[in-house]
Amino acid sequence: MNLFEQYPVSITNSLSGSKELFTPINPPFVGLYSCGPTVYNEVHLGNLRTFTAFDVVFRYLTHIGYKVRYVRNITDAGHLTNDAGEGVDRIEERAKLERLEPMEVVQKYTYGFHEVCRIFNILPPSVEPTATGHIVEQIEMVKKILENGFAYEKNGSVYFDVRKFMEKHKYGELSGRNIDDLLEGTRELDAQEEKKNSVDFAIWKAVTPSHIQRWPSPWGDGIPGWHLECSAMGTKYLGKEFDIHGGGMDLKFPHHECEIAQSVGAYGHAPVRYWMHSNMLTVNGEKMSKSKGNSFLPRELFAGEHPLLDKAYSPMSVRFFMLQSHYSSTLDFSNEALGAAEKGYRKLSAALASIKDMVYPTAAVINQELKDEIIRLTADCYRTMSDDFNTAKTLAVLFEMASRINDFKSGNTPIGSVDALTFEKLKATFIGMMEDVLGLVEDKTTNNDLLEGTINVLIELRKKVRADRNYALSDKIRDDLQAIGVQLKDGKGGEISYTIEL
RNA sequence: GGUUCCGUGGCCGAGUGGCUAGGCUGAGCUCUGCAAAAGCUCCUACAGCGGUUCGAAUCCGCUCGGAACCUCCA
Repeated sequence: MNLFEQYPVSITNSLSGSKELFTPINPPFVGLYSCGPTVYNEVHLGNLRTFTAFDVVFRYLTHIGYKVRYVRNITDAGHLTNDAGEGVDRIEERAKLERLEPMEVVQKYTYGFHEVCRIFNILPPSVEPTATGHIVEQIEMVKKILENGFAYEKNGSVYFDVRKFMEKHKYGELSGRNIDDLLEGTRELDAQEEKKNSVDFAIWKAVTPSHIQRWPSPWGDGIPGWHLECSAMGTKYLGKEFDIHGGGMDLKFPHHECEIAQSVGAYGHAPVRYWMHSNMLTVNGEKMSKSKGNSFLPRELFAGEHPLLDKAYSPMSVRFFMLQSHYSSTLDFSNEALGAAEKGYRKLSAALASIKDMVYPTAAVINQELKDEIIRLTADCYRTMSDDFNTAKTLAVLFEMASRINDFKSGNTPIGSVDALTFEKLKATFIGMMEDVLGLVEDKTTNNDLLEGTINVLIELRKKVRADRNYALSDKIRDDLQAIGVQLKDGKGGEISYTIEL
């Protein structure tokens, strides 16, 4: 029996607003799409929260046996600063600012994004398509929409005709928007406006020859509309209908609403079964965003170089911090919260290191109560993750497991008081949940053989003087090491371990 | 103005009708030569006011407060 059959997944579907049992179109295959970054500048921590959320979705679905094809795009063309069409092209704008070619901008920030993902242990998706690599597909889609009568051309641009679309289909279902009100409220279009209605949106946008990023099309040189790329690439790699589409809450309208309309306009049916939206990272209760100027960059975090940060925080502490709340809730970013997360994460990380080294000895007297508890905890991990990817609850379970692991480590409880099967289940589940599902690997504070060797020399020395009951000297060794960030810990059997805290 | 969401103990943050979430902080105890780590115990809250119910943080209404989207943002 597959894990996904044993622990059926439920997902809060933005379309219905309620939690639904997840049934893939073609099990065990799952098509997952999430909106990636527009690579016109550095990603900040708010962006990262969303990527982390869907990274965990990808990891968990894979972990429980689904064959997931995860598509996350790179937007490297067509993203204007507003929909109306008079907006500035983000990438062109940045290129002018940095005196680079647009593709240099794209390259620079794409690499930067990948580097940040690596640092935060966000897995690469199965396919990472770019808008510039799929101009042909996007043009084909525009053609289809035009053929079906849901778009019109004006001065070399093509706009999606929302009002026409609404004669046959619904628009605004995802975001719960009443478009009649929108149409009413914004009737006044200025004379320059090419759109028939303000709710119409560009699916192909004409640009002037001075625009470096531009492609030929049946309607003249231009760029694809921003909303279109996700529809075109999602369709190409996942099909005309696929299972899950995710993204940040702020993309729900208009971006995702437009995606739905385009796909329906082109193929006659809705593209996605389950829509998932991750909530915003906030600072003092307000959304973290570039335009508000309250965003934090990953490198500022690691260096502790930000006016609002007391110190540096490790990538895994931050990942843990994000996973401690549910993806659908806002999460407030602060020094206090981050500091608490760092300590909590260290505790789990230490338990992870401990259990990795543990081997089952011979069975002793079996403690049935403990055995039952451990079995329950291992199942709880899956139950909570299958319950709409509740990482916060799962971490709570992992903390309970960590306490049992520490009992084993300290010798409070002999490992043999549970049977070998139970112990192996605890070990596999804890490691699997931490590393594979949540992506919380051990913080690599030490990967230096020389340092490790040197500390071990001092540890051996301290063991000797302790055996000689020369506590003055043994304390000095410990205190001096602690002063530079190396904490020695005396075990019960006389063994000494250490942790490095910078 | 329209649409939607939220308000949980010192702090962060789960929780969708009945069972102590969890983490951090603080206090105490155990272990330890002393520490550290670890284990255990304690501090038991749901913005306010009404209502439904045998029973509500959880459902409904109102009030107050905060936020997001409606213009680019994950």
